[in-house]
Amino acid sequence: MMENSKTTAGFSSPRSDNFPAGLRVLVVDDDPTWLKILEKMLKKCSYEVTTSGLAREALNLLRERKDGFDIVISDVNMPDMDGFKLLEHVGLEMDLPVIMMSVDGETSRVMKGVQHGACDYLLKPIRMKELRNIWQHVLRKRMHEARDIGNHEMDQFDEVWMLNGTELLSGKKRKDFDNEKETSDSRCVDSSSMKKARVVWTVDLHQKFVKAVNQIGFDKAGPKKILDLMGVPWLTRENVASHLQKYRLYLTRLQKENEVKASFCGMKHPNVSSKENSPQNPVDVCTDVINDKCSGVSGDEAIVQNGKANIYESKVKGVVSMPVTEPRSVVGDNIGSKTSLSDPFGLINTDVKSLNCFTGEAPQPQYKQDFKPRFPSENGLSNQPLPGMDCTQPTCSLNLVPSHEVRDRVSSKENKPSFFKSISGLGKLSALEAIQPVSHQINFHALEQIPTTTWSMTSQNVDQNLVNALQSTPGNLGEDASIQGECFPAYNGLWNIQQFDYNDPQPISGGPTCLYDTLRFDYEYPNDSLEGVVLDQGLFIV
DNA sequence: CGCATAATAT
DNA sequence: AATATTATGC
Repeated sequence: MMENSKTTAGFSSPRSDNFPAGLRVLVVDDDPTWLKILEKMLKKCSYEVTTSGLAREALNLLRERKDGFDIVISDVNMPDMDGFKLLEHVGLEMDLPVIMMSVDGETSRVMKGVQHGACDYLLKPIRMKELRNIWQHVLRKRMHEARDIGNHEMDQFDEVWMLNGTELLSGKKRKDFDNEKETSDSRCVDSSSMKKARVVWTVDLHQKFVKAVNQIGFDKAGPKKILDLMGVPWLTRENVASHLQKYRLYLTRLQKENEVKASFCGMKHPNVSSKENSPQNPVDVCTDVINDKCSGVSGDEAIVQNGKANIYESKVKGVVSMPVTEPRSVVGDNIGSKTSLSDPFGLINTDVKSLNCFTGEAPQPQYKQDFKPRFPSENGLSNQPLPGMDCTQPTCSLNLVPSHEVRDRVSSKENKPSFFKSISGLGKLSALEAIQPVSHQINFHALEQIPTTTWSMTSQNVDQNLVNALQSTPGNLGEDASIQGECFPAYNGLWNIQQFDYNDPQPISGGPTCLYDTLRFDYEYPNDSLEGVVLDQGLFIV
């Protein structure tokens, strides 16, 4: 296994850039035709190919060049030595990943192969598709070895692991590889066993992407340049292109929404951006808008204009980002289960991390629910839909006004070291079915470290839970104070609530950095206009 | 490169 | 079954 890590370096070393390229494959098949074909195909994948028509010969090769191959592909039916035998030897002696192939997919046979440790079973005719991904077996295998040794180098593989989410990641399947014996399922039967390796755009990955884009400049950024800048070896230009497409779309939508929203925020020129003539960078626009987020702030100009200027001039810190895929399922259901003082902002916790990318996001259009969130009340849910929430629109946004008492209470509070409190809640609302279980998470961000609460529930008690959470929050403003902020359905039917203390507009400054670099925004509320803002904005509907 | 749309995933 | 995310072909 020591050797193996070296091997890894072997094929990826010069420029780890083109990782799978140079993968050293040994192909064993007694049929010379197939041998040729496979060789050709594999080479097309820019693998380094060695062929052998005899199992014994292959085995010798393997023994001689102990560290000379990364993976073996072998036919099952061979005159001199059964493919399974070969498989066995390899497994015993060098522990390389072996892919079996044959013309028939007879289950028992496939099973046998797999039971004997084959990492895959391909049916002839074999197509490029299937070969292109074989490198994953190599990585996978090494990953496990690395992990077993506690090897931290393994980190470098993490991202690769994210490939092909389902197939590679699902716990069950993964287990199959841990004990390569026990497997038997259909995954391997299907000739194209390793389905397409779909790239999963994790938060990290996306951040790299965004960084690259920004570095290049939004309008100058094309897939190739981005790819280069990102420096992620296994990513292809197409991957980036696709993501870029989505990204642009996203920004565009966002931009549109914000224009609309802006017009509701007392923005003066609802139509400003429609008469665009100057080329506009959606990032800028959105960032502006978002940062101002209907805070009603002076920044009218800042909001809707074409000025890239203002974005850079304003102290705006927000960066628009796009929702990316959650690595895994969401949130557990024990209150406080995700709480961590050492990680109050959920930077570490995967779940939270993935949620974070939503937090910053604006609503998504696909939304078409007739779902009506309920307004929380003392005794639970009221029957009133959340005021201001118009869910018939693709996007909706809601601003709730705190009760007068609360407002007064708050504003009279002298203990100014008033904190900035931002609460963002995310819940998955299967909108058509308000009864479905949803997960809901609330993150509390404050100057003081306030933990994160997570639970899962049905949409029926979402609001009650929210209320509870708020009430039990250190520094909460009281029962009915929970409601200042915005609530809108966000990407993926998630919804999102943001609350802040209007006492202190000045959010986290340098402090324990609240959220996630690229995903977060800082809201700025001019102190004096606050009251007005709160009042004016209350209950606006988008 | 970028769009439209096919293929997959959840 | 419907929707979201990626891959692909032009």
